[in-house]
Amino acid sequence: MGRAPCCDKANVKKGPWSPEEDAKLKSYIEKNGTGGNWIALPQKIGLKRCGKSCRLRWLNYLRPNIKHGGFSEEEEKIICSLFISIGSRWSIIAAQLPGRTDNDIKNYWNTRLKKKLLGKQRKEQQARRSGSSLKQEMKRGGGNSMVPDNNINQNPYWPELPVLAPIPYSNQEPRFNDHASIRKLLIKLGGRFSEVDLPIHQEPSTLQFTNDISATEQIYQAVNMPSTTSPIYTLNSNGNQFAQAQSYFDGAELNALQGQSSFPAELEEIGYNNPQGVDGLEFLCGDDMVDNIIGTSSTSGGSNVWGEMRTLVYPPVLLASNHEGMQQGTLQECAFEELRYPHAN
DNA sequence: AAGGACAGCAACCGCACAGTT
DNA sequence: CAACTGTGCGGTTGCTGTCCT
Repeated sequence: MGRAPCCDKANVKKGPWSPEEDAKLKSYIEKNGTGGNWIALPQKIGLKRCGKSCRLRWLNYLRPNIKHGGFSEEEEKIICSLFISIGSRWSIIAAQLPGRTDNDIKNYWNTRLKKKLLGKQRKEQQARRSGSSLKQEMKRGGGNSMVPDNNINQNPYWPELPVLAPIPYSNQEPRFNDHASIRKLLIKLGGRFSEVDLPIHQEPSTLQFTNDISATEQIYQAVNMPSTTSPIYTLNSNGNQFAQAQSYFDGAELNALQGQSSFPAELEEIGYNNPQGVDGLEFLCGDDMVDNIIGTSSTSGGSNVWGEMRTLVYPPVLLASNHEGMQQGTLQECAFEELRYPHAN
């Protein structure tokens, strides 16, 4: 049995809001607030709207200081890097961009950024299709991918994806015991990311990192910080976007995210389909990082840059402790490629 | 000029979760 | 502790404007 609808669907107006409705809603909320009950609000002010619709309208358009359109390059970078690190958590991404709403960012991503990135990837991919990348894929055909990801196999842009056998590994073995390698990789990653000054939402109780150590060191610390008490780690202006994204999650959420196996398909696509390069994304991670990951993914098979990047923002400690999750998940697997098969550059 | 295709965006839907009873 | 309710969120839809043929 489903839950009761939040409102009487027959008696609510749908579709675009009229200026009158906007005015009613706005003036009421400005005077009285929402009263903590969106469902009851439309009746109070005589609007034939669903409470959820009112809430959405207020949050996305009527509340003060909302910006629309005109995303700056800086904002694009933030969106992209946060998307890489946390996926489609639009509300969290929106929290990093004052005046932007999750809906706006989501729309912007879906209509522009995604296409922008994919478009570029596909062009390059087409140019390469007859080239060497496929040979390389075939050469490592018996490779070590743990990527039974249907998304990838369904991917129209990767028609000849070889069926790759899983790498055997012991479930008992602590696969993430090379802390120095992790550290190296994280530092490499952190150091490569642009250190944009993000609008920091400083919480009174947040843990402020110091300037005494490098940003990369802070990233490493942030990523390894035990998070059982749900602190919000906030970096200073030298902070890193990844670590900042990380700061939004407590341990439970991180674990949940680790279990999440469906990293955005389009990013899987970019990464997987373009084993030779993630051109156009250098702004996200720098050329060397790109090269490194490309090298890894193209030689060890099945790895993808997004999986690696994404996984890297989660505490290795947590990842390592979750062997079952690792076995199930493919992303974690990807993340370990670099460590298992260090790419000598 | 007309109409079809496409892109952008506002809004809706349904699910999950947290709080309350 | 279960049932109920409200809220928040992400995915999706559908309308509208613009571009292209």
